[in-house]
Amino acid sequence: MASPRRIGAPDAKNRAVLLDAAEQLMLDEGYAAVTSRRVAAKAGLKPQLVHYYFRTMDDLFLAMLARQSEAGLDRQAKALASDRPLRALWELVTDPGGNVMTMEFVALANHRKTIRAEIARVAEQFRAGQIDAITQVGERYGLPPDVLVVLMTGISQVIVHERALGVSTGHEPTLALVEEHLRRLEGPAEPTEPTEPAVAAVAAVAEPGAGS
Amino acid sequence: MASPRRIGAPDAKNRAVLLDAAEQLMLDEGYAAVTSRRVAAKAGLKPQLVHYYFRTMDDLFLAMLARQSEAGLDRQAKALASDRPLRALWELVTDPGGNVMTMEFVALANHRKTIRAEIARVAEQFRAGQIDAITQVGERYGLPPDVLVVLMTGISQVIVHERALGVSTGHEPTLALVEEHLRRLEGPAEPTEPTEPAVAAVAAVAEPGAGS
DNA sequence: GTCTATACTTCGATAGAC
DNA sequence: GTCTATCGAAGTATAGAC
Repeated sequence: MASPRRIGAPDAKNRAVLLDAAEQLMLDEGYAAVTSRRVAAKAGLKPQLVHYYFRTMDDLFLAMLARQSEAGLDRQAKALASDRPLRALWELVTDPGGNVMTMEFVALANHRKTIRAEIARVAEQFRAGQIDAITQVGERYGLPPDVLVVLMTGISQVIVHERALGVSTGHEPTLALVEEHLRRLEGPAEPTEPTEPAVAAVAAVAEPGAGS
Repeated sequence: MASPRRIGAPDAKNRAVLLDAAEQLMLDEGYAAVTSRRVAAKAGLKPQLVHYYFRTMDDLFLAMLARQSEAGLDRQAKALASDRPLRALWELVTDPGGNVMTMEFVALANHRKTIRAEIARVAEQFRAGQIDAITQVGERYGLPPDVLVVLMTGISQVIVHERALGVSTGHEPTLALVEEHLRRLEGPAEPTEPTEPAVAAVAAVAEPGAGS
């Protein structure tokens, strides 16, 4: 597995530049656009540098995943610390920006065995954090927290996903149903501290998706 | 748009052979494996023949989609004609085989603009058929049929999808919840005519996926 | 109507120069 | 420690032979 070839320092400036470029490409054009040549072009560097800092393309993808998931888990932890964790979770999972990246990684996992295990591990981390935060409130709903989380994930995903595709039948009443339940559980949308993305996220589902 | 180049007859034998090969590749290794060279190799033909029968790769994908969706809509119509359409739908959407193909096409749509519109059109057709069949039973559930269909689609998709990835937290109790609701609505799993895949499909969600 | 010879592009990756 | 010259394989597609 180990290669004799040398590899760039983890904190080198160009390494980060390449990661940024790769991330942007993945967001804009999907994982298939993340090739050594295109990443380098976007970064204003030579293609061979990609292989210097990341020996293989899989290594690059893993590095992207690591950076993204770390940031994502942070954001999630902060959001779920709210006194309305259920609504916070809903806003999180209906955010089109964050989901584009996730979708790409999941699609990528279909074709890269190396990535699959790591994606699964990260996904379980996200889920564990969510269940943890919802645990208290879940009782009030009459559903176990893990079920609640799976339901919200499934419902939001199908809507966000189909929306991106151009399918919309049944979305509106379903969103209304979720909103009704959220309201019953945690009251209307206004949080204690004006965490402004509140309405934006839900509304965004009904709008053409934007980047993160 | 129109090319002066000639194209193979729609009913030529090798055209079907290529379609079969492409389908198998997509199922086994994902859409990224569907390249002119690999399809031809699997079919035992020369790569150039792919471009003879399908001018571009997009054309090949569209032909696959047409064949698949026609068969899928047929299967769905037959299944939903059951006297327990809700359970029939659930079995349909939790079938891992059928979903692998769907997932691949959806992922493909992310990267091929040409395909996207067609996928969306097909997806709406499936949904319309489902809503139509559920309409009668939906009333008894207290939820509009379109909401019911979106919910079932979302829940099943997240489970099938995560299962393929290796994520499983919360799946079992969620499946149990759905089963409980189905039972309440339409009674236990046994259908009038022994449509045997009944249990198999739900069980399959908890097992490593098999082909269609 | 069916298939082949061939061109051109882009890909991932390595060895070796600075 | 950083970057470049270069390779071999694979991808899509076309023009033209049978």
